Amino acid sequence: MNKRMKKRIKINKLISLETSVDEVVVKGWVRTRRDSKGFSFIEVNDGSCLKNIQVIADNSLDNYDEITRLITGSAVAVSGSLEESPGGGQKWEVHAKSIEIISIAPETYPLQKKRHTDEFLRTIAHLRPRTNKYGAAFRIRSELSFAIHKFFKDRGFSYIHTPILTGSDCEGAGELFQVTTLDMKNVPSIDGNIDYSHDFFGKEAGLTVSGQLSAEMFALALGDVYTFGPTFRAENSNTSRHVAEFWMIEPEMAFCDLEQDMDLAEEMLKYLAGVVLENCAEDIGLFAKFVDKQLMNTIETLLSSDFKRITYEEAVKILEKSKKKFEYDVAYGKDLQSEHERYLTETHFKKPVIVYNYPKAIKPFYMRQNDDGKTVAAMDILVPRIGEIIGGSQREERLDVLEARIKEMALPMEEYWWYLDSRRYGSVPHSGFGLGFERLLMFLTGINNIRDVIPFPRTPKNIEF
RNA sequence: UCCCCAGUAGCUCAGUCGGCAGAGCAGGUGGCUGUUAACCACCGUGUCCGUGGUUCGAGUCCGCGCUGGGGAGCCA
Repeated sequence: MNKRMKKRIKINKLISLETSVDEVVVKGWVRTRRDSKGFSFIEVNDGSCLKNIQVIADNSLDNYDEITRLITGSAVAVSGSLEESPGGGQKWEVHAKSIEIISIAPETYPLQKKRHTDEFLRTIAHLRPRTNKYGAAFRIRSELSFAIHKFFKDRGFSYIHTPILTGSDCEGAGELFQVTTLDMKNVPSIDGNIDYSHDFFGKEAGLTVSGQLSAEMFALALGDVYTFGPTFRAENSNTSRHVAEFWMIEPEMAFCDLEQDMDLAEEMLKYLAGVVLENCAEDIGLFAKFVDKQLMNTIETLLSSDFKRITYEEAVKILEKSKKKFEYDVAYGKDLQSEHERYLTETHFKKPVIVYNYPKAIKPFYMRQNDDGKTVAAMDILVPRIGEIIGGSQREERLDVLEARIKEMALPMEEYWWYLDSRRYGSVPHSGFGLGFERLLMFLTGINNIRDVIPFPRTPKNIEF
């Protein structure tokens, strides 16, 4: 019969206690150890918070020899009393009555107590959550995920699980990863083309690039819905803002126009920023201190200012009048470049900017055409440092206009039969947007590479871990 | 995919004009100390990314490739 494992108290609870405690059990990993005359200071972290607990190991402990061999990365279970610390730097410390060494990390443990570069840590992505910075980032990621669900729940939205496997390329938001069970060494063919009738689904299949079209069907049934799940893009993008697998939040609202869409997006960003400041103060503090000195300022600005809303046409005029030399020229009808977007939000307005009513030629088929005949009810939210963080639109609810648009863009009409059905039966004005979860995390932490806010990033030529 | 930059010890980096491969940190040993990026002394560490070339001689110069980073495009 196994002995019952001792129940531990997590360090975040422990350090917030008001009074000393005779008996506590702390389990975690050694961050560093400092020897003193007759005893040793051990810094233990268990991932529940940024702070370590300082453990005092007296040389009267029967395994003290072994304790002095504990190096960074080793795992321990400490039983002892919680006492006020006479030293500066921490309120509490644990005076160990016994220390069980669960495992000793050899000196090959790659993490040191000094600072490592993000590039190096990316090569040991399986160990990097054990560092202060990444531990903080992933605690914030978790908190933010929860807050997103709460935001929508509080507002009466239903959470929809849209499919990850998709049957056709009609989503049009990017290159699809193909999914197949065909034997790649012996692909069946017909008239020189691959015969997908032998494939698992009997036709070409891929991983979703967006849950939007599915979410629209549910918005037209349940009213206000959202999705929050993984999204896949097989683009050969090599930037600090793109990964092949990322998480996206896509609300979709019935009886909602573009203005209300923008209202919700703005409210949501402010809510999430508030949650992070409130619930992750200590972890955010690390980023404000070591990663981005402007972080608090940026978040405060987001919280306190009304987002500047301008039309695409106004944006182009501002950029033309700016006299700034851009690498790419600004012209009506051309999409805004990263440098243009950043100029608007970072230099001109110095706060989040919503650009809306884009020329229809540069936007997808499903966006609602405006009465001017040349623009669509689209909106992008631009924030400092990141650029585009949200893209959304009012959807085209008029069947004839939508069909004409599909024809105009030479898309396969028959693939959209079910999508068009929603406009055939009880169609109503509706709107939605997509928020890139990782980009939100970058914005709220100051982390400047998207590969560092997702546990195991997938990018071209990189699927390790 | 395009443009630019980089690759030297476990990590971070220096390496002059082409002439014997270096430091700090981490690790080990000893000392000191209610310490806290602890401190002091000593010790070990190399496919200089790979490959081909120029040269008496290449970490250093040239070509090609690989990997990483920054920027651009695609977008979230």
